[in-house]
Amino acid sequence: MRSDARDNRERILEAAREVFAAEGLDAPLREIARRAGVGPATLYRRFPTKQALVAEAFTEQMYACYAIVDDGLADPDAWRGLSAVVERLFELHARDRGFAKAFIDTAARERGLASLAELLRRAEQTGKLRADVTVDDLVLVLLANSGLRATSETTRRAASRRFAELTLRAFAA
Amino acid sequence: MRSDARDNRERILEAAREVFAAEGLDAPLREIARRAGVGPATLYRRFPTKQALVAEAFTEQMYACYAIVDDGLADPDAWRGLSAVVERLFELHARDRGFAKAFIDTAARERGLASLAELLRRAEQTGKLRADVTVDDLVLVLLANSGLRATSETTRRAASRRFAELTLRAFAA
DNA sequence: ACGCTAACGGACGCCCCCGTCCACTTGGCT
DNA sequence: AGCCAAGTGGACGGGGGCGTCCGTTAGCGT
Repeated sequence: MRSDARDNRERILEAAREVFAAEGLDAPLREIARRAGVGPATLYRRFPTKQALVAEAFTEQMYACYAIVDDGLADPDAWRGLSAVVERLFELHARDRGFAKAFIDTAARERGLASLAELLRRAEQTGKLRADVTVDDLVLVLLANSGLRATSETTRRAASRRFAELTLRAFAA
Repeated sequence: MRSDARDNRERILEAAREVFAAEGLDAPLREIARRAGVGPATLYRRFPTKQALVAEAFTEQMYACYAIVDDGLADPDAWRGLSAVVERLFELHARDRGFAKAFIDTAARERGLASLAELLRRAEQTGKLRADVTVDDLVLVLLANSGLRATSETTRRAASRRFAELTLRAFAA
């Protein structure tokens, strides 16, 4: 790949992250191209489908999510670890509308949720997590959280924080 | 108003309810017109703005909601009443995507939530509802519930039912 | 320095939705 | 039965997003 092509590719991904975060995944691809300073054709050549662009744009955020879950697993107090995971995932999703949807979609598709299941299992063993809470419940509340639309990002983040609180109450034994 | 005009108006509202329920409020107005067997102009003449159509189409459902809340208030056990309200509102919103959004929008705008506040107050007095649960929390979970998109309506309703369960746990003292 | 080819992006045609206009139809009153 | 205004809907122009084509530009290897 030529150097200018590589530059453009990087600029497109950066623009995509910005636009997807602000407007969600439904944002027009041309706005991303415009913001990246490239023509539509360049974007379409580099990323034939919207899903390809989304996947590339959010790999970093995905790793951030994995890191959050790993942090939770590393906590000797599994319930506290789970609480932190919920709070941080909610926060991340509230900040980035597009990523929230992308995460839910991939989370539902692939079962890279093994780590989450493990965390739940450990938290249950501490007796602080209800025994009937499943990974599906976690996906459910994440989905619900991503549905919290609001006028301003500030409002949305506040709502998300409160929702995380309520969620943990519902999960607690 | 002429009789045929009245007929058309009714058919438009019926079609709107169907389409809004199935596809949400973002459905194209022309599909409603087509399903009602009228031209676009007729729809636009009768309902100049989409909001006017939405408001008319959902008055019945709105009254159903009021009835649900009134039923809850009528229950001598305020906590049981509140539980029923949550479950039934969630169910109603899961069944009708469009109405869920319309309800949230109007619920946030007008404060016809006085009855809900009263129900919460009574439930708190029974000691079964946490003292810090507010009407805003109810709106929050309703909003979250309306964000539960899913492929099939069946799946969505199941998710909604489970979500109502989790919500009541979070609310319980 | 030069040419070759990868890469670019403006422009095109397509589709869908919107809101409105106007020539035609039809209900209802006399 | 006949008139006429209320009512209708097909058709139009505008706007926006999509995906692609192709003439032009510019990186890079020689």
